[in-house]
Amino acid sequence: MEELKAAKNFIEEFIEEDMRTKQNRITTRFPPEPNGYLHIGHAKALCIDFGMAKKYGGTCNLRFDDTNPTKEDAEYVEAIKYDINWLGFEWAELKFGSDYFGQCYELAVKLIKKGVAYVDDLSKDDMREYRGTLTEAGKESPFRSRSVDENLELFSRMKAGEFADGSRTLRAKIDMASPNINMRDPALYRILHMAHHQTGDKWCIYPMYDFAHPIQDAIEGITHSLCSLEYEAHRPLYDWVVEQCEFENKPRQIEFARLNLTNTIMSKRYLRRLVEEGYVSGWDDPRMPTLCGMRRRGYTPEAIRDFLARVGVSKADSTVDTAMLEHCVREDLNASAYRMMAVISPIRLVVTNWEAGRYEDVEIENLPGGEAGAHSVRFGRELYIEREDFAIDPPGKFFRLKPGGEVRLKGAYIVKCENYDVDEAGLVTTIYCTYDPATKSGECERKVKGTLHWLPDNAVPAEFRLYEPLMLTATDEDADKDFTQLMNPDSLQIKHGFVENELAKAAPGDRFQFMRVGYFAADIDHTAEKPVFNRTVGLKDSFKM
RNA sequence: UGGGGUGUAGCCAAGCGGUUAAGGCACGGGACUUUGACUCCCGCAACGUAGGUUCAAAUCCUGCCACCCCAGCCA
Repeated sequence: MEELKAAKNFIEEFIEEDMRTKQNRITTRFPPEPNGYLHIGHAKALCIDFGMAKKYGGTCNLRFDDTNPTKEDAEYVEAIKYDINWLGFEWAELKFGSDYFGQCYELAVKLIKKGVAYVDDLSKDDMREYRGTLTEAGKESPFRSRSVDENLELFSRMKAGEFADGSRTLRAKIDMASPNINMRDPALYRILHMAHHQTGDKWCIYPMYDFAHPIQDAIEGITHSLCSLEYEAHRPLYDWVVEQCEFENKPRQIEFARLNLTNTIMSKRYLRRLVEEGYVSGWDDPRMPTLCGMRRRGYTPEAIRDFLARVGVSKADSTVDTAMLEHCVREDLNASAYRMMAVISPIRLVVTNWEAGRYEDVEIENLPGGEAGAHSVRFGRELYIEREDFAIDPPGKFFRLKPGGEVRLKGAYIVKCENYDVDEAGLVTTIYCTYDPATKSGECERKVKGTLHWLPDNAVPAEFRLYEPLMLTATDEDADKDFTQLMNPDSLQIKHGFVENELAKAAPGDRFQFMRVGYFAADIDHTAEKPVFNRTVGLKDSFKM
């Protein structure tokens, strides 16, 4: 299912070329920053990083890119590891960017000695001033021509903690007139008197991503450093660092387009706001596009991987229709989720010619075809059916129950609607039917157009949580103006209905197809007295009123 | 207006000088059905634009247009 892509993507072409002409091996890495939970966008990178390594007989490392202690926390480390494994990937080595702080420092010293790095005393604002603009060249810092010895001494004192945060930086000496702004003497190290979640108080200077990343890659023996498009303009700098540090191993950075999904907020910044401002219950709220949220909602790793394989890899900015994701989920769940009956919005149905107190167990197949066995449901005089499966005055091709109409109750008998009660508000309260004893399921030739799901009167009360997209499509500017404006008020609907008795003991995470209703997952965190089911995705419904 | 990227149907995405321009999602029609599901058939629409090179261009060249990324001591 995942191998249906025959065509090679552009990354595979590069890799194959390199394996032919450079080194006959591949090692990749997945480098999340531990500042949040992994989401479906990360899953794309995961599939590419781990997938490429596997396809070409290499390995992939997991490396936490933790060079900025102001934004990171160890809290996320375990969650990220868990999600990667859940998705089905295993790393060869587990590293932290901070493991390389010592080596980064030594290499910085090396660059200073080579005369291609210097300590700059310019303030942040001055540096911005000196950098120039997109159309005008920058100008050189007055500190750019310091002697090697002076740079060495200052850098050593930076490390020793003699200077205040922001008072100095170590910069690469490249070209202040470069048309590529990233090459205008980028900062390599900044001073930050702050404890790091991995290294504690050992360091008060931290390397920048642009300096640390290529070093980490090169040391780890990474051959292909796959990342998203926004790093394209950083590649010359990446190569510069590898070159200046004189690494034997020269990893190749290849960029690809990140994943966007319709009606889905993928920006970590906004996801964080949703959590911190209480719009959702947490990172694992089933409405979140995080892997933990999707897991709780009932998405399977197989479906996610299949989806990502279908989306493919390219450099074109794109927004994939969530319908494609949902299709993959349905396809996967259709083959594995047991068919059970649930009534989300119940209405009472009385079989008037069935004696009170008489019951009959009827069989329902677990999966179509019957090879997965069956389970039984108790049929009797009083039942529940779905409220929307009955219409007093139905539209044209309504196959469900209507006054005088006939319908089969799944696995049981054909019933005919004889009458119904309505309350003062006009709401139907009870439907009265008669059943045809000659129409027992499996022993009857007669066909009717509609088949309804139903439940006995002793069914188990359950809570159903129906999810709609959390965010409406909007621009970042809109979101900055008024975050609440983007919220979908109907993103969560809670319904109280019933499920088959067997589901009283549904294990958290179990997935089912509630016939004619949709795919649901027993809630992972449910502690309620009655079971809670999250709707993973609805069934396709070709009936339109 | 500097640099780096990207433009193939409603949405993804193959294609690499000669193809009727793959495939998937979505959509429409039909068959089947004890889930209006699934499955199975059938249909569906595209090379940003203007020139040029060539017997032949989505593929090569040039101009133009549109969109994305870069002016953090973030990643």
